Amino acid sequence: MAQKLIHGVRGMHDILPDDAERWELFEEIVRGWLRSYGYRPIRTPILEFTPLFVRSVGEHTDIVEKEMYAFEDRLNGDSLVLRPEGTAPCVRAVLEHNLINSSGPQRLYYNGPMFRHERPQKGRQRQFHQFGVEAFGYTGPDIDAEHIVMLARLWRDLGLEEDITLELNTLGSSDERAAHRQALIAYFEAHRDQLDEDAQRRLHSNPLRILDTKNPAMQALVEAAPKLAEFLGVESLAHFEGVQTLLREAAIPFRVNPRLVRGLDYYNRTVFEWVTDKLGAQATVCGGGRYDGLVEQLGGKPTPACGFGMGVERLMLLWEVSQGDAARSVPDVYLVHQGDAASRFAFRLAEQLREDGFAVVLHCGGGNFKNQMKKADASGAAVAVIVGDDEAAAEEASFKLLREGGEQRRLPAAQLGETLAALLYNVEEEDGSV
RNA sequence: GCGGCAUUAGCUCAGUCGGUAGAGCACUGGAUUGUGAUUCCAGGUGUCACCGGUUCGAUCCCGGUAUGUCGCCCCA
Repeated sequence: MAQKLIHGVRGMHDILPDDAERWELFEEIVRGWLRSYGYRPIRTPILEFTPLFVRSVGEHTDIVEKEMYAFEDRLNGDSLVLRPEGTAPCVRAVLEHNLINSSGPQRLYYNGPMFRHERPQKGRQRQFHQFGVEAFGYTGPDIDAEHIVMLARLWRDLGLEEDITLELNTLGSSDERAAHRQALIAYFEAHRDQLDEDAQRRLHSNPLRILDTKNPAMQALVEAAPKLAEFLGVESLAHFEGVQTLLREAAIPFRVNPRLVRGLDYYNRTVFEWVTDKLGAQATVCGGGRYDGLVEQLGGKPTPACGFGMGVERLMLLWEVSQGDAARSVPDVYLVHQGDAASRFAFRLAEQLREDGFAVVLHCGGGNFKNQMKKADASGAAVAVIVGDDEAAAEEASFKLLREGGEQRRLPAAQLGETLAALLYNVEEEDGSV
């Protein structure tokens, strides 16, 4: 009696072999790129205590208010959450293990799943994956610019530079933000009658977001609101100018977008997003900026910090298009065999060929030669090695090239590796390996 | 979380103005009992997403659920 199928959780997708191979290739490219800038990996758990994100991301952000997978551990009552982002866990780990004090400034990266309970769409899932970079202990605009410049290089390496554009803004220091925020609240309160429902709700929780409204009736009001630029001090202006100068000298095009705010509270000074018009409503493929106050806020010594996260699913959607069909990984050899003695011989022969450096799929599960040859062809292997009981008795093997013409040949098993290496790779090394 | 659209074979999709299902590819067997890809022949290709309602009868009409998708919100 067939059991009813249990399906996967909404918004949490399986990545099947065709895609997973593409992901692994992508991850290799990204890791090589990160190494070339001196970033080192860090891995943190997927579960954290809930207050970590409430204190860092911000109590009144969408993430904390309505998107966190938070639950009580029924065994001990702990309040836990599936991490919605990677920066806070990274900061926690760095503090907990005292990395900055013991080893100085840190350039770190991570890669893994994040969880947000949103309504799924293309390019937006409840479990999604991010590569993230965090740099701790660097004060100047050079590290901000390094992040942006290295990302521009990655887009070039991936062939995505035509699809992605850079938006840049500064949020000033926390004091300047606070002053601006007070002015904004005062301004909007004076015009409370013109605010829509959404703006009323955000008036005291997140007034910056009101500036993002798409409500046409509020455009004039928003246009005349106090500008953050009016509250920026000399140092903040100089920092922002420093970032822009480095970008111009690196020939990175960007657009300053004064409405670029970011949805997490910990950002200050430089913020940026790389956006695309190829993914519908999910425009942002990478976002980040400076968060100088976060380390102290989470209990460390004041430490400047800067970082970004990029969405692997969204980048893969863009990359697939520019990639075309990626070559699937295929074995060199598919080993066909029939008969008891031949099967045992083939089992040993497969190991011998792997010892020589070949990727070998040994046929399992019986079937006649015709059947096995079909599977050999479908596997994509370059060559089928064929063993029957008569070959086994003579310690020999037959082989047939599957991707080009040519007769089947039979030879002593000891010579097989060397012969195949010469045929498949046009190389012949002393020991016959490849 | 709100609104629109969609769900038919393993895959990509037709279709029935309510009368119990189609194409291509893939798959299986045979022509070939030790030989793939090519050719020929024969074929499963399915509770037409799930649950309920209307009806003599529902893949089709209606309601709900699940999932996807588009927009809003937000973000990666």
